[in-house]
Amino acid sequence: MHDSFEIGLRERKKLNTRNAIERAAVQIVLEQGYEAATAEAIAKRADVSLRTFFNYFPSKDVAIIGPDVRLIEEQQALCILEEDTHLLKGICRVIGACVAAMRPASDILEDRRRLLQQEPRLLHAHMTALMEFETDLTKVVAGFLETHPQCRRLERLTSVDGEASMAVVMVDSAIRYSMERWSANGDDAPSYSRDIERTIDMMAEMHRQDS
Amino acid sequence: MHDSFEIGLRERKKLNTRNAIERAAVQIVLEQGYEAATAEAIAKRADVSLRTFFNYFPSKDVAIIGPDVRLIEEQQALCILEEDTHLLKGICRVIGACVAAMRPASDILEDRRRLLQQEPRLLHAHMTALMEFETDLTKVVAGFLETHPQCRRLERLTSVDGEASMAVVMVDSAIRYSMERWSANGDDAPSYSRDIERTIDMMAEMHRQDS
DNA sequence: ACCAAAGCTACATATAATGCAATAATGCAC
DNA sequence: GTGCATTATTGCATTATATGTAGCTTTGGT
Repeated sequence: MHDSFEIGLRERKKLNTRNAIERAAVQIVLEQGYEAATAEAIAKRADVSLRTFFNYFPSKDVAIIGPDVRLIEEQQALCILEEDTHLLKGICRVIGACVAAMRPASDILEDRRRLLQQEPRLLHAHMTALMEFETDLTKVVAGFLETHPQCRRLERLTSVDGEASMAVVMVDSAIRYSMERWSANGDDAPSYSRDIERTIDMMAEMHRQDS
Repeated sequence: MHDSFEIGLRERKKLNTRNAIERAAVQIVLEQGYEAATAEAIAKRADVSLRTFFNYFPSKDVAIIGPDVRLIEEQQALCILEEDTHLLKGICRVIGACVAAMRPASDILEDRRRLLQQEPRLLHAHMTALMEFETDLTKVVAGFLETHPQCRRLERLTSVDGEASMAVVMVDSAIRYSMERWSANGDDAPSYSRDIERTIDMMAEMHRQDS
């Protein structure tokens, strides 16, 4: 029996292939623009068949920009939510933890950030790719609210699911706004979750001031 | 010279064709599901060539679900914003006015609502189709804030553009949430803008309660 | 070394989307 | 209403995305 840390040759190769494809996709867009990045070109550069390309990614855009972010252990997410009395910011921190837990191919991460500035039309694909993640996140938040009724904010207005869904949508809009600002301003993204929390504060401020 | 109400035969035919295509698209999805709704099938049912189909719509999904909502006269939008001290709700009302100003093909509107319940994957295409509209709306809001500094909420936190963009994103998230609830609950959508305003209130409540 | 499971590839196919050139319908001046 | 300019529609060709299938290769375990 092996350590759970050790993964077999097969898994390692798969990971390599995946990274190679993502790297190829990102590089081609950066070097030659979005138009040049056909599925065939990406597959060729990554040295796989076109069919293998689509075995790894459900669509071309996902390979180019889809963030490979998965929800962390539910237990861990619940801990983060518990230690924060601010539900929305707790969700921000969970997302921050998920981003931090992404597999290490950080060079791709950095390239993707530049990509979003260079080709804003990819913003949309990026958000789309986050939708499955959002669904899972909403479930966890709903579970959290179920067992922590004192953390609910709208008991009398909607169901647990509704409240969880609303909280996630709100954080999501903060993310969208932040990302749009990043690409608009050409800012270096300092801290994903920090920035989003700031946006949340601004949104709260806007609600508060709005009579 | 003609009344501006009268439009020539050519324009009328174009409108008919457009409606026929949308109707065909929606009907096929409702009757046979999304899979069956190929571009070819839609074109055939609408009695146009495949090429004409793509002359009218930039993509299949837009024909199926794309709301044909355009920004109303800027002047009118500004009036609505002025008569409401609540910026976010003002924006909701502008959107309501835009929806109300859509061309009359109301049977398609109603079918589209059922479509979103039956095929939630179209929600995404629907939101996408709203993006251009959002861009225009943001510009109008930015112009409004420029000339009405007393209506700003975040003067010291961000630029006019940033504030306008944030306000629109916030309303947009309320729309998204409302639509998701509609399809989740199978509710009849009572009033587009009323419902969204209620969601805005709930979001404000969540911010407020969130310590 | 062998076998079973999983991955990769080539090939065929369906659909989406666009460019182009020929044709048809419309609007308009007369 | 005749003729001409404009615009819409169409058929055809072409490129790209995406998926199913069947055969071959690699890997993991014994």
